[in-house]
Amino acid sequence: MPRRLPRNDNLSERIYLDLRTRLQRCEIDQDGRLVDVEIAAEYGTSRMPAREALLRLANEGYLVGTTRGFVTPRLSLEDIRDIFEVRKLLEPRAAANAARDLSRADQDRLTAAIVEARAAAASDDIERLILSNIAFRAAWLGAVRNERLATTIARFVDHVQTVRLGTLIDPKTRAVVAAGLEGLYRAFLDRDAKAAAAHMFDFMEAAEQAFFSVRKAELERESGPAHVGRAATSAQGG
Amino acid sequence: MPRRLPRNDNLSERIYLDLRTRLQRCEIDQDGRLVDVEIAAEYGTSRMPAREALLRLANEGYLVGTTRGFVTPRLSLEDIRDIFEVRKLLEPRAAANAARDLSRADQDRLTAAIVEARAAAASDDIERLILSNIAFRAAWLGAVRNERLATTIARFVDHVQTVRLGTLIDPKTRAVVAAGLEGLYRAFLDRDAKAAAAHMFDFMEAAEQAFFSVRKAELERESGPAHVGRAATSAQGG
DNA sequence: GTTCCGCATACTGTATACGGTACGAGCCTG
DNA sequence: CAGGCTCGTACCGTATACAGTATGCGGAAC
Repeated sequence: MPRRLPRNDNLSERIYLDLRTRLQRCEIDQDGRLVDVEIAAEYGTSRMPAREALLRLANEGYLVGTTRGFVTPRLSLEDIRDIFEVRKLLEPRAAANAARDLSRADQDRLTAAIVEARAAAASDDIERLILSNIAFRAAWLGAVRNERLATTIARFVDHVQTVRLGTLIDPKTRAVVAAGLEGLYRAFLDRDAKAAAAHMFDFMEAAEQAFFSVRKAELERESGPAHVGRAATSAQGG
Repeated sequence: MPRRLPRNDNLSERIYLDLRTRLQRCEIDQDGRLVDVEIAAEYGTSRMPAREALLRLANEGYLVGTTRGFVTPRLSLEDIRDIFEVRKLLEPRAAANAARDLSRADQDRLTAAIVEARAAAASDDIERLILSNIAFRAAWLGAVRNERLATTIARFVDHVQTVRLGTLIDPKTRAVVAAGLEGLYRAFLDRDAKAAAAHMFDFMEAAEQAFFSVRKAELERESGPAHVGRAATSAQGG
């Protein structure tokens, strides 16, 4: 019986997937507007598929709709805090499950990703580091048998992806990420669920701090020349 | 600054909200098909708003699209296990936060809901019990300041809502629910975050058992007279 | 009686057209 | 020269039309 996937090959879906990938890789201009008619022209379709893709992305939090086109959301510090609160609840468990259920193919993908990440780190290639990071996450998330858990995580990760570029500019952060990845990788190889969860939680904490600092600096730079609201929370310890 | 909510009063949104409410309350025929042209006629619009609402509901897991209209998803036992795995991770923390941040207005809503639930339990009015249950959950979820956490939870709860009707038929389950609600209510009133989390986790465990049993019985009844074969396929990935 | 083909049907997906609304630019007025 | 009004433009939301495809049924062939 040929598995029926009726909504897998339509234009909306293809545009959605492509735009989402580009958003994940920060290939969409942060300040630019996304307008359905332009997207439609870009993909050679009518407005409707483009519109549906944009609405779906907005519904999933990848974009926000304004009266004048769609834009990438600007995360407030509270947004980051909220997202990481959820991530810290979900990802350690997911990592534990992945460590438990890791298949041979999953492990190979994980290895490929970490090899790539090491090479990227060695050559200070930030873009490559980002891509290998995405690949690593995709690999272990692919081993999570609970699909709802996996997709929920993936979405929340994507939502902070916009600031990821900024975090990896800092060499210190890169070192932390590299160490975190190695620790996770070892736990996965050992099929050590507990260690995977622990490493993941620590990784989350570190990532939250890094994201928070970067975003805070961005916000201050934005409102920099003008009045600077001196925030009471000085979380830039490390 | 007046927050821009440009997509709040359009037809798609209204149809979406109304259909979602009806789905939450199990007012949609479980076996019936939802077709855009029919929905459109029902709301007096063209196909497009209805279509957008249906696609959005499908994207969020409330419906699954087939080649012949949309239907409510049939949850497999694995689906229930997966959903509750996530819920058990999220809801205890959310309940703790709610207990910590509960405002006076939230508390009043909570009280109103539990009064209603008690009355419903006393009169064995299952439908009313369901509605008051929804109200209770809406009340404490409304006190969760982390909106992403709250909406994520709400969605997962809704996804198992379809089996909720079945669980409350059993008087024993009703007693468990009533006890759970009272325990939570007290924890909330006391602003006791730890107790709220603990009660919520226990409640989740009990609910999972109840849902699992009911769904299992349903599945066995379904495949009883007919040929055994078909494994229940569940929501599409998205 | 069973199987297979072809047609009618129903639903989805896409295109196009039209009306409404918000934002910005230019004009007019103070 | 500053501030408000008006008009143009850009974009959104909705309606309608058309095309593609899956499903189910009836009839023909074996």
